[in-house]
Amino acid sequence: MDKWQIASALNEISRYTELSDPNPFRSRAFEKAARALHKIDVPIETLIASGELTKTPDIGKASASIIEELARTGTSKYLEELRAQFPSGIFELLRVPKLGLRKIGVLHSELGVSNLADLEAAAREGRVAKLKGFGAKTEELILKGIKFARERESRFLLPAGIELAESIRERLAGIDEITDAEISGSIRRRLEVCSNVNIAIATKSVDKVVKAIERKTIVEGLEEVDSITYRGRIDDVVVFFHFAAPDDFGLLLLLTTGSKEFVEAFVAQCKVRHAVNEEELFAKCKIAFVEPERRESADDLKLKKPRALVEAAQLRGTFHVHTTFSDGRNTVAEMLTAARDRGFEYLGISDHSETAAYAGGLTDEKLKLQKAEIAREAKNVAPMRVFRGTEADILGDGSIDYGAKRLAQFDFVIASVHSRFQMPKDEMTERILTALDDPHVTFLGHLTGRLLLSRDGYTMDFDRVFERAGQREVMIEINGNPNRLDIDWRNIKRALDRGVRFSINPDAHSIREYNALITGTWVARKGGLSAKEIFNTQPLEQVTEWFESRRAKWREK
DNA sequence: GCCGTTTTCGGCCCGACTGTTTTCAGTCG
Repeated sequence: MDKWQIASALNEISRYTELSDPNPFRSRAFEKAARALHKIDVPIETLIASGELTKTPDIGKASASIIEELARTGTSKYLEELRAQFPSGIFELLRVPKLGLRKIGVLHSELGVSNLADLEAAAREGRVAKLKGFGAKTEELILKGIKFARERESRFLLPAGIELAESIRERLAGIDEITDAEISGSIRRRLEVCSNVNIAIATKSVDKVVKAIERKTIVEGLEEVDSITYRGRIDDVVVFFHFAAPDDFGLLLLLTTGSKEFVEAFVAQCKVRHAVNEEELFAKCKIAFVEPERRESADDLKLKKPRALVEAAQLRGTFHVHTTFSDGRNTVAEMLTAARDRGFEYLGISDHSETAAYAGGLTDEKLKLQKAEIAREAKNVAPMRVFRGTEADILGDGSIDYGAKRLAQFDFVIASVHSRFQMPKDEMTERILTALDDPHVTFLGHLTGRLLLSRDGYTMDFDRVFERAGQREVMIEINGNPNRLDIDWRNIKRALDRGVRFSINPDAHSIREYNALITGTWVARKGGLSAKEIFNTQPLEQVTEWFESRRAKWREK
């Protein structure tokens, strides 16, 4: 096992411990040990061999022996015992809002609850309200939460959908009778949350292909919907296969890609049916090609010359990157090297600010260390330029964490809300407007704080916020984290019309999460943005100039 | 479970919110 796998095993132990141990610090200790592993930069075997594992901060005797066992045998007796003690689906209960591990532990030990169905039965029979620490309101909240979790059960985030659809397409590749197969539906439109998988297949023999899909058991329970559509399942996800003759594949792809509104407008406008691909179909219809991402409404159909949408390859750098100094999993050096290897001209590091203590927000002392480390490591990745910023909390009153004097040390500031999410709309609007008025602020981070499929964002008057961001020349981040995708693409045009510029940021907490730049770019494309409206498509020179002109502005004040 | 120039016990990062155990515990970020 490598250090990442060991760390994830320790995290699992931490979760089980939180379920079963009344002492909250024991579970946190395992979590800290896992995080400590992330930070070590010598090979784990070396550390074990030298017996210096326990010299690593936050790794004591107990964790060290578990780590050694995992590294040696790939398993841990203690973890296996814990796994045997609880039903496999216990952590699924976390999908119910307001249910944490502690409460789940009580529900399991007192009522034998091990899944959503058990919990629902117990709540309906009033058994939950009788438990110590629970009451009638909590029981009601749980029933509501179960409904919330169920509604989202068969829905999934875009990256998971793409992965599943690609794997199906790969397995179809071996079927001779298929001349072409493409992912269509909402996944092709890059919608942030999907509820099914659609594959368009060109073939002269539907029967033979269907038999082959059955034989290869690509999906479960394959059944006919109509003569050109079949449906099956992979786990909870419904998979549709759509068939057409190769000569009609263009139309099939268009029809099954959707959206409904776009398709209806298209077929009303164009009667052509035969086309081997979409390009040919659009050409025959004399309609300018509309990128799949832009097919949510009929508007783009009318454009004579659609805008060139931004592409991920046009990004020359990015901002909003965390390191192990706050809650990131990779060190400054690792984050910088990975960015350089992506061919970036510049990178902006932004760890959390002091108030975000839960995320390891940086105190003055840690800021000093971070500054020195960034300066040291930046030399190794030259000529890539490293900017040092912060993701500073927007406090309850709209002021920015650290305050003017300390904010002055940064090249840029991403201002984000991380607390008091349920503020009334008017108050939240004023809070964010106040934040935008602070001249140190360069970017507004994750606009609504939403977590797709698990938490709605906080509310605000978007138009007033966009108006102010435009006036103050504060850029709105397109947070590309697939769980966030925030700002919502549906609001991009409103912001753009008020003079807002955008930056596609990954909110990366690890090297891997630089991939969020791809999902972020899809959001920008769905919002209809081209490269010129995206700050980080600009060359280093212009980016540097912009930061300096901003600094000059607040120095005047 | 981890830690320690208060070193083998007692504290651990914290603030807001909510419901409930009416003085605090669980959850969230």
